[in-house]
This record gives sequence, C-alpha cells and structure tokens, in this order.
Amino acid sequence: MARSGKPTRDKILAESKDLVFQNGFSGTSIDQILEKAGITKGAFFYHFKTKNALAKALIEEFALEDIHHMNAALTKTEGLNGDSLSRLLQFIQEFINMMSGLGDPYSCLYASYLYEPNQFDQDILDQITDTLLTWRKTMEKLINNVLKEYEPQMEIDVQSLADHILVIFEGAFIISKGYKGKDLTAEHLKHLKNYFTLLFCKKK
Amino acid sequence: MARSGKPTRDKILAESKDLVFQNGFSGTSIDQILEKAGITKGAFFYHFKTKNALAKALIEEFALEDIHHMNAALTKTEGLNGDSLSRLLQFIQEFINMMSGLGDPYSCLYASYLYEPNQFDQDILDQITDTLLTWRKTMEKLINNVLKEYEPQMEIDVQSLADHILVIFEGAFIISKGYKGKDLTAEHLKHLKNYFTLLFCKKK
DNA sequence: AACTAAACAAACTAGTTGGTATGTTTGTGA
DNA sequence: TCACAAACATACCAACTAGTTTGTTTAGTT
Repeated sequence: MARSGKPTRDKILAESKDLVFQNGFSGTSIDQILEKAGITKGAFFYHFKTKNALAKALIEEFALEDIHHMNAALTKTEGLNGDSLSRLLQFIQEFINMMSGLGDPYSCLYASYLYEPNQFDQDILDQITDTLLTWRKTMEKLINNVLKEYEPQMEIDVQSLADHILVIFEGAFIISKGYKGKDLTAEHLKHLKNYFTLLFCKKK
Repeated sequence: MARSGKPTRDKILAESKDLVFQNGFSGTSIDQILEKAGITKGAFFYHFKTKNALAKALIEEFALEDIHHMNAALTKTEGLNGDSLSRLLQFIQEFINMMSGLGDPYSCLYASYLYEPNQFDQDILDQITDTLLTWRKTMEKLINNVLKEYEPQMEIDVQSLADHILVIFEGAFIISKGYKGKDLTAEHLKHLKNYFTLLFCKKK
C-alpha cells in the first residue's frame, strides 16, 4: 500500500467548498482547486472521477453535517420532553447559540446548488430534497407534540410551519451576504422563536 | 438610422435571465445565450461591451422591478394610513396575493449573484445592498408607525424585524426549489403576517 | 439616388476548460 | 528485498470560453 490519501481528499473537499461559495460551482475551475490545495491534476482525478463526483461528495458531506447538527440539538433538548413547547423553543435556541458567535455570513451548499441546478446530476438534487424532508419530518413531530397540549392562536398548516425554520435559515444567509456584514441568522431565528411563543401562549 | 435595437436587447436580457437561473451566471456561456435568443455574437457584443456588462444590466432591471413592486404595494395600501397595523398587514397581503398564483418556484437574482459573488464587479454587489437597504427603510417606517399605537408583546429590534420580510422571501424561494414543487412563498409570508398580528395585538 | 450610422453577421483568436494517457513515487506485506 | 498496488506527478488534447475583427444589411437623412 501507499500512504493514506485521506488528507489529500479532505484538503480537496475543504478548499473546493470555500471556492464554490465564492465563485459558484461552475465558476470554480479544477485548476483553481489544485492551486489552493497545493496538488496536481493527477491527484485530483485519482480521488474524484469527474468534477461532478466532487460536487456529489461535497453535498454528501454537507448534508451529513447538517443532519448531525439537527440531531445534536434534538438530543440536547431530550430532557425537556415533558414540556413540548419548551422543547421546541429550546431546540431553536440551540441554533441561535450556534449561529451567535459567527463572524462572516454563513453559506449553505443547498442554496448554492439550487441556484445553478442544471450543473448537477439528478441524484445530487434528490439528496438535497431528502435532507429538507428530514428536517420537515423532525419539525412536524416537535410541532405536533406542542399541538397536543396547546391551542394555537391562529389556524396554521403544520407542514408549512415545519418548513419555516429552513426558510429563515436560508433567507438569513442570503440577506447577511447582501449586507456584507456579519451573519444575521441568530437574530432572525429569534423572530421564529417569538412567533412560536406567541402562537402557543394558551394551553388547551 | 438603422432599425431599433431594443427588441434584440430585450430578448438578450430575457433569455439570459432564464439561463442564469438554471445554470448560474458563470455557468451560462454567451454561446448559449446566442442560441436561445437566436442572434449572433456580433449582435450580443454590440449591445453589451462585456459579459459583466450584461450582468449589470440584468441586476439593474431586476432591482428596478423589485422596488417598483414594493412601491406599488405601498401605494395600494396608502388609504389605510389611519390604522398603521392594518396598513402593515395589508402591505404583506399584497405580496401574498401576488405570489399565490405562482406555479414554478420564483427565482431572485440577488441570491443567484450572492452565491457566486466573485464573478461580479463591486458596483453590482453594491446595487444589491442598496436595494436591500431600500426595503429595510420602507419596512422600518411601516413598523415604527405601528409602534406609535401598539405595544409589542415582545422586545424587538426594529431593523431586524424590518429585514425579516426579505429573509422570508429569499428563504421561501430556495426551499421551494429544494422541494421541486410549486412556489411556497405565499404561505410563508402568511407566517410573517401571523407574527405581526400576534406581536401587535395590544394597543397602547 | 447617394450617404450615413446603427444594427447586426461570420469568421477568427488567444486563452481556459474538464478530462486523459502515461509515467513516477511511496509505503508495506510476503 | 522485492513485488505491487495505492497515491500521486507531468504532459498533453479536444472542446469550449469571452472577446475581436472585419464585413454586410437596414432604415432614415439629405
């Protein structure tokens, strides 16, 4: 056997992710990646058969981390299972904490890909949909548990309300970029927390 | 004089906008634009000095329409100036109506550009920031008027709350794309309307 | 009818693109 | 120690890229 290729592969993934967020996927050339990663073309195409294979690896890694964050927040708030509302609110608070320390605007690979969808194979786009659906299912459960104990102040569609957290994430990322300042996600998640608090102020 | 070049220029703008939303800006080649618009390279570079000049023209047109929509909704709700809250709510309702009939997910050029910012000159990115600031100022005014009459149920930051409508717009566009179904913006704007309604349920 | 400038068309160029073919180094187990 | 495969490096290519050059058509003006 030769030496391990994992450091090289990881370097390619890390550097190309940064480049994609700055230039877009098709705006990122392989030569740029080689230069930033300090490798050659042979090394790149040893680890990734095509440029699209890199795209797939990138989104797989990103989705894995994403769902991992979601599950971590779920686990952290498991103790509050008794009060369904504080569980939901604390779940959101976990992400407020997570995004609070952030300097530069955060970037999401889903949004990056979805604004040039023709560049990617179908399975890549499907993976994004799957991850969104996982989020939706999780949020629906949390909300439905609240609905057992609380009477919502307004008529709401659970699925739409479940999606709303992702909407705020993605939107906040973009607006943060638009203002070129620091990331604004935390403060916008607070509005979601407010919304939930006001919506479920009355027990059944 | 020769015949008017406006139809050609407009065709270039319309077709290239579609292409950019499918392929991204750097993923859209000039040759692709020529084919879709049914013109030649000479015609293209007669109307736009560089590809980046096209990018600028595209964002200028998009921002103009955007602000025009905003002002139209403002004008339409001017009659409600007496009740500041219903004015704010009806302002949002105008966009709910606008986005309700939509089939395919809507696309925003700001988001498209901001996810490959290195492809564009600074003045293009500045134009995006300016437009966001115009939205912010408008929303701040509407909200501040409400705050004169109403006591908010929770402590809120006006600027952040003003930005929140754009956050929901942009986020809803992306999530809609992710689900590959129809546009979901209208239903997410309803959550914003709910939020405002609950937040300002008590007069001073 | 001759002229003129705007509005194109066609062919070209220099550089870049993703991808390949072929060779070389590296570590490790028999 | 030597075989051998994994992990690279180098040189190359065909296709495509944005942009240019040069020539032609079109429609008002005089």
